[in-house]
Amino acid sequence: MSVTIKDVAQKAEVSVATVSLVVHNNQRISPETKRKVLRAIKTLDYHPTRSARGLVSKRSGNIGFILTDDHFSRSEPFYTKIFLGTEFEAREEEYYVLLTTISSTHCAESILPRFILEKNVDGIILAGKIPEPFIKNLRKYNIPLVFVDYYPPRGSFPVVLIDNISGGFKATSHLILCQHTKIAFVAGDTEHPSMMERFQGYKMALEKSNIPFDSNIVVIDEPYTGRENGYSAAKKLLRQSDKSSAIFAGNDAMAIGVLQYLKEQKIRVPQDVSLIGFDDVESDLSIDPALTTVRVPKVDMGIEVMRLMSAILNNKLQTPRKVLMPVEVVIRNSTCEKNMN
Amino acid sequence: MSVTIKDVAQKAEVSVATVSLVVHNNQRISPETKRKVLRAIKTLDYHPTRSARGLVSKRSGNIGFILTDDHFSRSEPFYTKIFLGTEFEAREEEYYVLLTTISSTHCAESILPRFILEKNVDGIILAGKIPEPFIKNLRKYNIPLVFVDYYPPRGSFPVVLIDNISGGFKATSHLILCQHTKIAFVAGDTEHPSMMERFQGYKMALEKSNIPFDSNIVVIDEPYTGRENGYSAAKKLLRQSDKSSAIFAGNDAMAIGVLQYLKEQKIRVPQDVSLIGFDDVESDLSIDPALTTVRVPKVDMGIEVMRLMSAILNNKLQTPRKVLMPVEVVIRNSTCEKNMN
DNA sequence: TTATACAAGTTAAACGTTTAACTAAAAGTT
DNA sequence: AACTTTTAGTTAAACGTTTAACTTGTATAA
Repeated sequence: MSVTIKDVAQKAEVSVATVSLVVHNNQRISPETKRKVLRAIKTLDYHPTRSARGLVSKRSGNIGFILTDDHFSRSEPFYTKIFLGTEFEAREEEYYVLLTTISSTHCAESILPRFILEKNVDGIILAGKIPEPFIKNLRKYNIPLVFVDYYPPRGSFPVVLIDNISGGFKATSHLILCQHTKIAFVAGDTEHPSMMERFQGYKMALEKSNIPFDSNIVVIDEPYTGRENGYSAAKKLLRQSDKSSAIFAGNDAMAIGVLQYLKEQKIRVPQDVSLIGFDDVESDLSIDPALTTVRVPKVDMGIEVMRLMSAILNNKLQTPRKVLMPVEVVIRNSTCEKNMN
Repeated sequence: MSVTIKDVAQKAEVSVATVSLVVHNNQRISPETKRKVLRAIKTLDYHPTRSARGLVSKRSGNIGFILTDDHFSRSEPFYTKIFLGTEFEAREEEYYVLLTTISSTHCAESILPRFILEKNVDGIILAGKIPEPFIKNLRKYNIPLVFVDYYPPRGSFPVVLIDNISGGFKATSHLILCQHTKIAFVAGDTEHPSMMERFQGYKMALEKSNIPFDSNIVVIDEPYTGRENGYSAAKKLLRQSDKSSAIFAGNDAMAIGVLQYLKEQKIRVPQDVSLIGFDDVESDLSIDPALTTVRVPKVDMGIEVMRLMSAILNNKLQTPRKVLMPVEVVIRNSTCEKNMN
């Protein structure tokens, strides 16, 4: 019932091999024959079947996209946006993306995603923090791996990262430009490279402006980086006798938590305290006041990582490459309006 | 290098057919042989290859998930959440989901998604409003179709829908319980069944409480259902001499637009005007005041539609079934606190 | 002229499964 | 005892491609 390469061969009066060669437009076929075959393909509406193709060519045409379950079920659509970018670019490059999650507590004995075992992906994109044992398990399958928004401590892989240091620097510099000198930093999960890089950028900006670093107005001992943690970090911060006039939160989720606590304490933003976040997760939401933040090009990151992947699959890439995505401060209403150029 | 069914057969000293039968745990194999084969499978860490399997069984193990590009790129993660639900349930049922978009202006001549042509999906889930020509084109391929959050005007398909009428009724009833009698309704895209059903529920609630329907406080001529449209609808509404004390917006996006306009006009919510939305898109966002709305179980819808699909693929479903997802009013701060039971 | 290279295809094996049809032995039936 | 049926497997074809190796004919070189 379904039209196969044989039907095309018959109709075009050539061998199936010829049809296949035409489909892959191999040089060996004369323009004339090519035209004949192409016509047959068109009239019969022939399309090569994925499974058959995959079986012999050992390429599934699929890319795996893996993140941990806690990232997956986060309310902020951070990784979702990256995924959408990847999905979008994959379409351009004629791939499909198979999404799956792994446990954030994945251990050496855990089973791997089915698509790996079934050889149903040509490469794997790993988004966000991935457990080390999982990466170790994966390497046995020697299937190309590309990371996005996380770089594993061991091993050398192509990767797309946020320029967190620069982002932290810019965020802090913006606050400094707003005449602040008592600038608090709030974050969580000190294990996470991103947070620590933002912290580093923060310190660099202070140093550049000769503002002494003050560990009293730094709260980085929150276990995670959610709203609740922002809330409780703000609580800790305000307990200090050493008051700050501006707060740089490691991400928007925490900034929102901070904001909530400030509101409860009748502390006005930005009149009493300025607040800046990071990620621009909620760019299209009505937070009041609209949150100044550092925009991270999430969709573009997804696109970029897929490009890296396809470059690798087509051997266009020799050395593992790192792509640093540029970020910029988006000034809204939770800080003053000054900006660097 | 990769371990195949042959290796297993050799190791277990049986034919490949036997291995295959064991894998599908066919009755014909004695417990003894079965154990032997299973052991070989385990020690070799054998997993059947998707492509090979798909080629002969004509089942790819994939499900297509289609929505229109404008739904895909919406900032509200409505369909994204449905997709995540589907993805989640698919994993349970050992399927993978291939996501793709089609143009909302898809016409008879447009090309179909590649996964259909390449026979790479066993069934297709269609989310949201889908152009009629596309559905028509699809039917030729007689591949199972299931809809979610949209029911095509022609044809009869399994579908998962929001109980919009009940939702509209509940939302309006809530406002009535808050002592409102001048209740405005604001929506857009009168073509869209969901909006019209919510409108219908609105009218039913009014009628039940003997509140006369007043077309002066109904704005449904907005072309689309985004924030901008909510904003401009509110503008139109307030121009009326006939003031309303409560507004029911057809969805949250529009409600947010309405809210923005009200804020600009220094009209306080809920003191001056009560406002209720629909969808609960931004349940975890800090809208100020927090928006009372009708919660739609988006993730559950995704799960449900995938269940329907797998029931169909396994012939567990005879007649096309409609699933109506129940909704409930979530009272927050943009209305009073009264509720029905 | 003969050998050599190249161009344009074809042949046939291979990819890793599933499954209908077959077989041989054991168990039941009459 | 001579059958039929059942059980527990095996054989081999088929699925729809790709691709290495081969063939045939023509152009080029010596």
